Amino acid sequence: MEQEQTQDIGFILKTITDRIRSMADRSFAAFGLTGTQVHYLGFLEESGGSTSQRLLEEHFAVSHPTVIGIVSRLQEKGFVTVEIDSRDRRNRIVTMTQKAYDVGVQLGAGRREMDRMLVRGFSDAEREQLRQYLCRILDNTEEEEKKGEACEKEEK
Amino acid sequence: MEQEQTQDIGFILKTITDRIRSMADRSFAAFGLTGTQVHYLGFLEESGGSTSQRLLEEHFAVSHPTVIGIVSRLQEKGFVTVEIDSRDRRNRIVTMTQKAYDVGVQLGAGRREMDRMLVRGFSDAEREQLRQYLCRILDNTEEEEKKGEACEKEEK
DNA sequence: GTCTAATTCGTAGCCTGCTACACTGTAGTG
DNA sequence: CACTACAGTGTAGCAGGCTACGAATTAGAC
Repeated sequence: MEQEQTQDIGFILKTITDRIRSMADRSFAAFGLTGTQVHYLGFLEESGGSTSQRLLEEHFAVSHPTVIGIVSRLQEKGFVTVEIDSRDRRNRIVTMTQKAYDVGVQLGAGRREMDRMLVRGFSDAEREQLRQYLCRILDNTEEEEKKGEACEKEEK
Repeated sequence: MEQEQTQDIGFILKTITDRIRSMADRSFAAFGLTGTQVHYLGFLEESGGSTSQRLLEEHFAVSHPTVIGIVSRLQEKGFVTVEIDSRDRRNRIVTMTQKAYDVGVQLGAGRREMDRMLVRGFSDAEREQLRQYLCRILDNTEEEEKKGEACEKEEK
């Protein structure tokens, strides 16, 4: 008998992540924002109110078309402005608007509450151990990624 | 100073899940399949070769339009057939084709290898504890989901 | 200075999630 | 039998992930 795929770590991770996203989306819908958009605003706030699309891409470990999509939706809704960096005209600088600062505190509280909910019932030690396990998995995937890149180079 | 959002459990989970998906997609691209599609074929195989869209929806905990999209792409590529259940004409029965069986073994091996890679370096006890932590998180999100539904009912 | 390479951003098009709405078929109630 | 309720599917349209390709700007090499 094969092991049940329901038991796979990857499957559980995906199920959890999906559920987090849908809960976050519902929770922030009152602000006209998705969970991802709130996350991006949070990073902007931590970065002193503005950053470049390039840094968003790096921080969230996503492709640049993904960043462009999210930023332009935030822009349409008036939470950020985008302008060309005069010192390096390749950069697009994304800046929080007053509207974003006005809701920032509530959004931050919502995000922290969500994260506390996830590990409800965990002791501090357990939460820390879980974090370490997850970081080890992250490292494993990074190693694998590097291997893949190495293979690509060999092909060339 | 606020806690770094990079440390949030939710953020790490999402980063891992994204990376798993992209690695799986690359790994199965040679078969003309995505990681998700391979997962669906795996469930079909475990179900004896055929099941209903309804059960796919339940097993993968996704919405029915999502299932429809994935199944129709599998159908276009010739890995499954879809037909109406004559006993209950509401049901659409999804069935693996010979083409799917032919690659099934390799796909299964690929999926298991991927899951082993994730927990590389984990002892059996650690892997089991991680699974339990993840299940507890899953339970926490389920509870929260129920709360949300309860609120909706109150509003009615 | 010019030509090439690297960086950053944009667009097109795909896959996988979702909600909302509509349709069909079955079941249950009168 | 008719009428309502429910279950399963389908369609439309959006969000967020990706690759591939292209355009613009800067940096570096000659």
